[in-house]
Amino acid sequence: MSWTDDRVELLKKLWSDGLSASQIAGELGGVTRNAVIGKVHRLGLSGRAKAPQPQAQRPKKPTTRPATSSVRPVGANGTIGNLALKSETAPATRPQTAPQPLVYSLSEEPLIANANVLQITEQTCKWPLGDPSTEDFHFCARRSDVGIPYCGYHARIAYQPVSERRRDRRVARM
DNA sequence: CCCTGATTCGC
DNA sequence: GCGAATCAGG
Repeated sequence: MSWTDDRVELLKKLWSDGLSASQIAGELGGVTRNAVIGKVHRLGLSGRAKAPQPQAQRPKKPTTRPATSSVRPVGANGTIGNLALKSETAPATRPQTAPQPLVYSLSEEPLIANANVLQITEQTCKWPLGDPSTEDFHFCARRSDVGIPYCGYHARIAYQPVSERRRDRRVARM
């Protein structure tokens, strides 16, 4: 495939639009990203305005994870959104040992069956359950202490050290 | 490893 | 001029 005027024009447009060389190559077809970059340089438009899209995020491979609730709403450093939890089991530094037993109360039954987002309160476990894309989605809603987002059971999962969370995946890869 | 653009150099 | 191979960086 050769660099016809049309293709060069398209290249110029896409490049100035901030598309990556590989994206442009895919758009044009018949050329590699190397060819695109080479052409860009020969055309002398190597420097370009800031890309609107910092980086094209390639579609994530649907990683096969442990089937049970891969939702892990708590960050590895023990944060949820902007909230930093004041739990000793979620220190700022990554815990090297298993978390100490949590003192949260734990009731067997949810305070609210199939609690939706409008029904959760300071005292209900906010661990998400079910498929978020369906009406099956709800929250655990067992009792949790004020200021603690989860019941004892889910807090234990949420604060599980990253090293333990990843062990399975790592082993599987080897 | 995945990606990015930059550079080189044989064609 | 072209672009694969390679490089350095994220």
